[in-house]
Amino acid sequence: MTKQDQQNLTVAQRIQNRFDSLTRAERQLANAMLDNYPVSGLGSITALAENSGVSTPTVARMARKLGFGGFPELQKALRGELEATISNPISKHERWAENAPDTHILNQFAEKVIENLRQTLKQQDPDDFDAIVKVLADRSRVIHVVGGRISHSLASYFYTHMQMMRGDVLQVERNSNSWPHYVLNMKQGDVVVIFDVRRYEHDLLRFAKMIAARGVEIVLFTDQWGSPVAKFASHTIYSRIEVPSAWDSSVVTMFILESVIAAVQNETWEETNERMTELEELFEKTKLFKKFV
Amino acid sequence: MTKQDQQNLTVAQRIQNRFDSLTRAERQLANAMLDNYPVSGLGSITALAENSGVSTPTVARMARKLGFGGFPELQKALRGELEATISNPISKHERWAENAPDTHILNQFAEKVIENLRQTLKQQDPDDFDAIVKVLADRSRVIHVVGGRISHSLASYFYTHMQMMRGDVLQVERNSNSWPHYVLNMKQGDVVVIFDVRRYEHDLLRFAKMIAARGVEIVLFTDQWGSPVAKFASHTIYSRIEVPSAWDSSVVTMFILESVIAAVQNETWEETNERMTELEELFEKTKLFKKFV
DNA sequence: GTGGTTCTGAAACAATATCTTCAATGTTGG
DNA sequence: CCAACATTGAAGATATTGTTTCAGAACCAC
Repeated sequence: MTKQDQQNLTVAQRIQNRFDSLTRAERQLANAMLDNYPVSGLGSITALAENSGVSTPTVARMARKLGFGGFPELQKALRGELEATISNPISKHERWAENAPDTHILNQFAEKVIENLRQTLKQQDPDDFDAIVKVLADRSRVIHVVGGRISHSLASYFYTHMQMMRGDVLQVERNSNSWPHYVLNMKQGDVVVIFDVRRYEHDLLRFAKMIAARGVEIVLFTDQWGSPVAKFASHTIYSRIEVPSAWDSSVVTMFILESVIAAVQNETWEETNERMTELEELFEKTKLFKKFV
Repeated sequence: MTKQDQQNLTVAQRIQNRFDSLTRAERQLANAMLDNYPVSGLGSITALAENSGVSTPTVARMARKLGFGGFPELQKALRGELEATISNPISKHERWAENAPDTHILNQFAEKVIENLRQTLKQQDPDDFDAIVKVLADRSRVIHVVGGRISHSLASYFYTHMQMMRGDVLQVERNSNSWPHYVLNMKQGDVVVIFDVRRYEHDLLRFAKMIAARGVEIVLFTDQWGSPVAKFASHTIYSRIEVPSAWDSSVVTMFILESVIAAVQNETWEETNERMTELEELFEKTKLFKKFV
């Protein structure tokens, strides 16, 4: 891209183009600016810096880096953009990826996923949600997590997070041959979280039947058509999963999952907080992770 | 109209209400402001005065007359209005889970996730997206998938789907001790898909550096702050991941992931279709799955 | 580790923006 | 026409914003 071209870009575009070459503080600032664009950039440099959690020199430097003479010049550009936007009533049609045509898969996908989320939440009974959270937050119960062929990633995600919040969380192996062993360890009052979306797996059904007989509580995450496991489940969450693709989408299920995790975290904050602090220290010690943000 | 009511009006409304009581110079200023509202009022008082053909004291006086403490306060009000106008009506003031109160975590979470999706897509360059799809659809390249502590679930999800579409897809083990062995098998032109969100993992960075030297193409999925791996990546996708929780959200990353998968599927439909049919037959034979829908 | 490099924000400084004062000008009512 | 009052903007005073400098912190390559 030539210098000349650069002149005609919006501030947002310039930020995106150069995002890779921005430093840590600058990225923080860039994100804050894009977050509430363009209004966040219309106040004083001091206000912007404060809201972004960086110093004013950082703001001034980035303005230069983006090709402006200084912050006021950047602001002027923002106002110019705004003027153009506002006086142009065509900016009606909502497009998610603004630079891509409506037919681009990103936009089609976004459209459908949002609709899925909307439908799922409409159908979801919040009391049932809260009940699930309560069960999962109950430290007197052991939690077992199990998933199917596709959904094992979700199960594993859920397991990873639950484990950070509380003890007594176990992941059941994927290989169904070994399931009987796991069943042996489940006792009345335990919770088994099952993930099963279509093509529902026969083994999971048998497994559910087996453990239901032992008096465990089954929490089921399934799709809008409902896994047959629902028959044995105390609580079932149905997510919409259809998208323009040969496969189903796990985005909404992931959403519900994270909501549950966040809610459980709220319920059990003292213990969770403690565990996390401890965990941090352990990771720190093993130097597995590098502090970055 | 009481003083209290006056507080909630827009600047434009205040001007209109009091227009009669404005003096000649003030009316001139008022008209100029309404003319190009609200952009004209967002610059400096000097600029506004000049453009309106009045003096700066006139502007300052009118700001007071309209009930503001001074010109900066009026400006602040303008920015506030703008923010309310501009922010996407879809994500604002809509309750997602209709039966639950706004403050229910489901609604709060939905609000933030939608916003994250919107921001992510806005920042995403569709051409870059298409380029990634093209690379992943290229059957002459071997694909390796690797994830971090939290993101390995995503990596695994991605791997599972890619594997259904094409051969030569390999998942790199989580244990970083064994990575050198994997590196040995990577050759120029191969693609390595890396998942790394904050707390960025040091091992991954070293790994990326190592393989970049071998001439592989790195496709990176990271968060809005950007993993340091981006330095070595040919393509980077930045997702917004902040939610009201102690942990970050993977929903948007999952969304992008699925979009990529869907797009690759489009690109390679003949082969994918064939593989899937064959796969179905295999599963049928092992009776692992029960046909339901 | 270590030495060089880059990044960052506190503080000093410079440049503007905003407000206040006040004299000139206009306006009104007699 | 004139006095009393209202309006206006030039100019200076003040407050705030924006920029530069610089030393310490963080990072990186060895």
